[in-house]
Amino acid sequence: MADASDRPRPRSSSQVTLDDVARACGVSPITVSRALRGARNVAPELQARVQAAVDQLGYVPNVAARALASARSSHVAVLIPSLTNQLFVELLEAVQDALSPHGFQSLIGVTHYDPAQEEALLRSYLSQRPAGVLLTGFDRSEAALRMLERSNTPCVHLMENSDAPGVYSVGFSQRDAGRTIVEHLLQRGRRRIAYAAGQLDPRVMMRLEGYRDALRAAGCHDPALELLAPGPTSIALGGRQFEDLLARHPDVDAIFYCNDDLAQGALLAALRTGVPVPQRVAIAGFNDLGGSDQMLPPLTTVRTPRREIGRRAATMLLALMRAAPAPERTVDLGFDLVVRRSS
Amino acid sequence: MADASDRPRPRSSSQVTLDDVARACGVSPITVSRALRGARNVAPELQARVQAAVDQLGYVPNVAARALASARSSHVAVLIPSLTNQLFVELLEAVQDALSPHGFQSLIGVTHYDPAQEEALLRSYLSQRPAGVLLTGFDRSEAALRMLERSNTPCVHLMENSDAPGVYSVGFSQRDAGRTIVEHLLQRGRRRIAYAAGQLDPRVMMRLEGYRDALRAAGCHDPALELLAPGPTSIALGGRQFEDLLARHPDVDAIFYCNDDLAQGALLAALRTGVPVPQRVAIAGFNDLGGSDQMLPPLTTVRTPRREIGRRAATMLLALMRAAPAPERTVDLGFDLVVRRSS
DNA sequence: CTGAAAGCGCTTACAG
DNA sequence: CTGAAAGCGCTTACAG
Repeated sequence: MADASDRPRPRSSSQVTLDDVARACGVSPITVSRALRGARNVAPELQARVQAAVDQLGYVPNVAARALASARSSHVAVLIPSLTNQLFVELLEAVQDALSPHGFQSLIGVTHYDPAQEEALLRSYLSQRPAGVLLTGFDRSEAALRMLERSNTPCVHLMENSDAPGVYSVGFSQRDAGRTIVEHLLQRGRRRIAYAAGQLDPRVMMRLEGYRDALRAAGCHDPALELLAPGPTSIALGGRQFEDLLARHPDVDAIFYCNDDLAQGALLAALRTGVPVPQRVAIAGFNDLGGSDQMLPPLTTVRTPRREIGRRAATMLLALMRAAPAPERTVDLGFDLVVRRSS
Repeated sequence: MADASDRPRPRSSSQVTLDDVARACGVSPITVSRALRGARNVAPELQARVQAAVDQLGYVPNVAARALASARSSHVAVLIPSLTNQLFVELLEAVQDALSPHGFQSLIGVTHYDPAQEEALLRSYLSQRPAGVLLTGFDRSEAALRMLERSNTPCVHLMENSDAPGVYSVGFSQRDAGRTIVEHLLQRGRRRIAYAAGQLDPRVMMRLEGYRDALRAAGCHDPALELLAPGPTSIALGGRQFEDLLARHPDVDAIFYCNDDLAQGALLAALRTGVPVPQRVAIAGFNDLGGSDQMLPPLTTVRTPRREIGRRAATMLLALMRAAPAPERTVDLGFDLVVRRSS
């Protein structure tokens, strides 16, 4: 099987180079280079002549040469845990929409929620000397931290905030969001409130802390109602967790799921097994993903500002990449409680 | 705001280079280069010495320099229409899983189903001289085709097949799949079968052709039952299409949706409005996405082999990239009819 | 198994 | 507004 370094190619590619364009125009390569980069100090007539030659020859600049000569890259490495959670797809889209008008391309890395994989990706992406890095959260290896530090690459963190010095981040308080939705359930008169979770990343665990905060304050925290499943979340898992919870704790009167896919599965399982929602048990989710407003009953959840997070983080990184002082180190974008009929 | 070409950096980066490592080891740079690439002809003792120096200095190879010197790249450009459809996320994961063990990284481009955007992405990615390209389907601009041709970059097409000479592809027959599911509905005794679609890409239109094939053969094709919505699919759209169709054509007895998210929305709308499925109307989807088996009733659909497509296409590209003759030009992976209780 | 020379295709910094 | 020289950090091809 081929490997990235396997195949010998002719020393001199048959590709069209800057020199070919220059020769075609009868000017020096450097002038072509300037014309191509839209330098202000090139005669308009020459500009047009160069463009014509480029089109005619089908010249495509070699970015490796450009990057090497200029010590500048148009890549931004974006490391996210998953593409399976719609949340991160939307985050990513917002990032790319903000970055690409400025000529930056995203190198997307999926860590699968694993610091070791993240470290490997970072090592590999850093070797491309990206102009900047976007990371999800703060849970990473010491080695990754050191590489980042040593590389001196501008970096912004997504989804959570930190008050550590020199750390840039755009996010919201996962813990507050967890507390808020549980307080809503308490206000509705629920007392036996369960937390059902999968994909136990640090943010899911912070939501758990918020859940505990609210229940302890109300004097009805019961650790037996915390259902933490390792592995990925899914609609099917949510259904199983729903049935488990009701079987083992028949008095449960509300379930807060760490992600909407689980909660959607619970709603479908309730329908299937004839458990009335919210009468017998209230259901709440997290993130307000696609379809949650279409469920039966529509799902109460927390809407998280992932598009805005992507946009703002990209803007912040853009400032750092041009070595401008970022206006703020930490942006808290908050969240919205969305009360629908499942609670 | 910063642009990719804005910020001046010191001519000589303060980064650790090959030369630094060589000096630290007391050997020549070329030897370090060989040791790093795992060349067979380096003394084991030296190998270890180099590795130690690399670790100690925190050396990270500069891929731009490597790419320029070797005229070889470890990038593969992967152009897909969307990350919102779970289908393409799974396709992408399979591609990356197959490519990364061989040292290739994916440059992911999202075309938003737009040949103009695809052309722009291709232009930009080709300037990185990728080792290979993976494209979705065959619907692209003349200019894109020319660029690809001229670049001489190995290329494999995903999702559909073509018998054009020199074209590599891995997919299945969208038309046959459409025909198959409609034949199933016919066999169940349905006669007034609608096709409801969104995101009218070429594959959705080929499914439509399959739908027509089956209905014409059965003598019950009615163009009035083709509901083609421009714009993205969603659970909410599926629900609206369901209500529309039943209001305008009360005799409709089955609906084939071009994608499972639409069909899931239909199932939820049926539940909401009290329309019995499949008694009053059968529902079928396409792709067998997450949650379809959890619906009420579970959704009849077509399971498409996207992970296998990604894996096989990557394998084929790997062969082409090492200039090996690919075993086959065209791989048809078929599909599975999945009959559940909605039909 | 190791090295000296040349070059990949650009851009920088300096002139004019 | 345009150009000659040097160099970015690596690898290739050729020796020994």
